[in-house]
Amino acid sequence: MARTVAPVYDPQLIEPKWRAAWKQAGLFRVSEESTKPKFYNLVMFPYPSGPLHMGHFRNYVIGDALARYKVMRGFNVLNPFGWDAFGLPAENAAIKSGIPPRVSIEGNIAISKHELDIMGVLYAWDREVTTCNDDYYRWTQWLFLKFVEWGLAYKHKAAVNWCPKDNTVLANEQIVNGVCWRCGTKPTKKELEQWFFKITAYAQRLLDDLSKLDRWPERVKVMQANWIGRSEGAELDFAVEGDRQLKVFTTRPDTVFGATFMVIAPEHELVSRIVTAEQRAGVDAYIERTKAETEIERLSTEHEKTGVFTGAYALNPFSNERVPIWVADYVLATYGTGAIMGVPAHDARDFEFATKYRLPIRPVIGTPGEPVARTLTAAVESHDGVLTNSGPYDGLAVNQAIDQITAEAERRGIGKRTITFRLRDWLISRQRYWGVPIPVIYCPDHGIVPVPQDQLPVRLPEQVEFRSDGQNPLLHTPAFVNTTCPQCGKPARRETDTMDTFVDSSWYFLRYTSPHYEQGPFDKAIADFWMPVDQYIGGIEHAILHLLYSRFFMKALFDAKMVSVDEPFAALFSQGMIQRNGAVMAKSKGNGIAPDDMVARYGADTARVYELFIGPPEFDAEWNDRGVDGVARFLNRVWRLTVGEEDDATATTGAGVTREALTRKLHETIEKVTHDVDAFRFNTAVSALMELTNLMQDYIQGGGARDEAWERVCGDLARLLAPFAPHLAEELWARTGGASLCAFSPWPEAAADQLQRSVVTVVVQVDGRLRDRIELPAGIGEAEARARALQSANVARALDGRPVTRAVFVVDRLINLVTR
RNA sequence: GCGGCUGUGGUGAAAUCGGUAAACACGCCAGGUUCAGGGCCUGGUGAGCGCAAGCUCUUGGAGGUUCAAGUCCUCUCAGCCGCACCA
Repeated sequence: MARTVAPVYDPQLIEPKWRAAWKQAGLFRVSEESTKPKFYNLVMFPYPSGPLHMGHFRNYVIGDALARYKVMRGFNVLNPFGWDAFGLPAENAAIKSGIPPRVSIEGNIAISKHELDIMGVLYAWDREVTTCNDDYYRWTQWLFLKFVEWGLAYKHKAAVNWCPKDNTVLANEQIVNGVCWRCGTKPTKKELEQWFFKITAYAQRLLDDLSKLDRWPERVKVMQANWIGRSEGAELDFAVEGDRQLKVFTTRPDTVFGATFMVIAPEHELVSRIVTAEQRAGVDAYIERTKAETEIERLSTEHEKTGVFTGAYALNPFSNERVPIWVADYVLATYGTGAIMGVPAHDARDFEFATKYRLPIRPVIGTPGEPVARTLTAAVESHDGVLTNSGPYDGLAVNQAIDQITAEAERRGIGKRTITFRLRDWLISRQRYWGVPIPVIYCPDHGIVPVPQDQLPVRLPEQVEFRSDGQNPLLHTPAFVNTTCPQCGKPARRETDTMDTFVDSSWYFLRYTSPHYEQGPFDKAIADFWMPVDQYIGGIEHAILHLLYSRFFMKALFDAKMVSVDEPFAALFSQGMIQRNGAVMAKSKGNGIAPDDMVARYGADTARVYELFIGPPEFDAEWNDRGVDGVARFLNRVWRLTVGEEDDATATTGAGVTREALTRKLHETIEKVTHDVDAFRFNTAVSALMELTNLMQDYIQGGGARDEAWERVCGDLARLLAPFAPHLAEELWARTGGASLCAFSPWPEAAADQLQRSVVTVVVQVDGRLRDRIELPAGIGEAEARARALQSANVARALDGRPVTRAVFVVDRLINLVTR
């Protein structure tokens, strides 16, 4: 037999040639003209901060395997890639090293592309999107101006989170565990005028539509729901001396008769107006102290409640009781109305506060027939029970009382039913250089003036001086700052803040559909063709930030009729992280494994298959160098059995695998692998292929012939391997005479008639305990199975002469003889 | 505290509909190899008892439902992750 390939498996020899073949054939070149069903496959695009390691590659290998599989299943697969290239790391590197951000970004992109390439991970590179290029960010600016037009972007002075290290403000979502998500510094509060996106306008829809996302992980949906944080309740007005009103929000209006004090946030505008002369000094000191505390103490785990009396009193509109008003920082200015009624008997926080400051604790919910406890040891927050000490409402159940008291408040005009969300508007201004310039101009006469669309993009100057004080270089670039008002032509000043990079990534998946379109951010018809993304794959760390922002963008664009679906991602898969030596693989931890090293030592296919075999893809997994060896052995075995030199040492071991058994195993494997890939269970798909290969080896060693049946098995094995070990699959496919490229071949199908067995192993139980296994013709009836089971010596011994009272029979599986 | 997830051999893990627990792989043990090797091949490998046939136990723990439970129900323990003074 003429050999055109190396006798031993040498990935270095075969892999480059197949990569070239796929590129030439245009594996993921797609068009909107195809009659095949579309499949938009998307992996989260990376920030090009440096070389990739095998931890990153889990995401790309899963995405690549799925894309290749879908091509073979006959889909028109859009499989694009790009770079989330604006952001702080490149800017910080520039400050340190003087290398301009664009230079370092482009260098990192080149490295990453090389790494993806040698791993056999392919994309529709003709649709590559880079967020820091002006043909992309001009449309980010265009969308910003649309948001202004739609009333979804506004400038507002507010106390915002400021990261002193990164010298910029942060969105609420970017405070993780109380610190800056990027650098770990505790943020401070600053009063600044900033740009916001009005994501709160979509709070209810963002929450409601989570129920439409039936192919998203439950945990991500729960995290988003918690973040949106919807609470139903009531606003109640308490009268304050001097004709003022104190509005509170409560989810428990039924406990209004138990309100023994009021608490307002230190930042509440009413504080300075109601505080009495004798209390003013103490209140001012407290407010000063809490401001300092936000930086230092508020984040400590043991955060004891503190507060101070204002000297003022409020009137409970239901009980007409006069209750003291306190200031305390456990009430947040940014949630609800920034004030609460203190009901210590039925709220744990109020209980703690009341206990500390010796305020009265009065239970107003009790159990019928039981006396109300005189002293409570903890707040009773349950909704079980009926009202007591509550005047005309005594005896009502909690939920009834909530309805009736709220209705009464509405009737009297002193309150209303209301819904409050935890979600805050998205602060998008950043006082940093390497980002999309916010396209507005400040004119002394006309105020905030949007840059006209035909003047976009507002280009980010790339010849700037980086400053050691961390200040935005744009502030010191007169050519950028100084401009003229688009309305009156007089000298004006440009906005020097740039946008949060999460704005860039909130619409990139739309740009991929028509990346070179010049009349808008994307061509609606083409976006309608591809959207929504059919499968999105990425890390769990984006559960809230990126995924919530993108959903918001999509809904805003939907309302503007720019897109036809209002959810961007139909299915989401969050893969687990790869750990090594007990820590998540990361450049900073020094435990990363470079793809170049893996490819040089084992070849790309081994690296890919190991990433898939390492464990269930949704869980974290520990990298095991020995495990890689095991996968390498597997691929070597495939090679030796199918492509390599025929093993002349066909030592017959009497394994005795028949041609029928081999064929049946093939069809079982086709069924299993297909099912597993559809269910994202790549680890068991790989193990099924190992089983098939092990059986093929037994077949050959048992003297099995390399006939047409064998060839059929080899050809199908090549196609089953193609999504995982694509290079080896192509070699095997070529060797078995396959037409075209394996990557374009149709996925094999299991034939039902080939799956049938003529003889099956049936388990025999006596009283539910396994006693024997017997070989029976498939499809045999209960009576005959029972007769055969009774012939077993083991069964007879287990029965020990007792009569069988009944039998449970599962065809082709088991028969259970019951004596009780 | 609230919410979500996970507990199965020495290790990573399988078990798709309540029907053979531990597939596949790592590791380990033994043997073989025209074996330099961390290569390749064969066999063994949950625990206990037993010469063996076989028996008993075993999916974090305790109960329960069932002919039959890793899988269903109740309670409980441990770990991981997210949110965390959100009224």
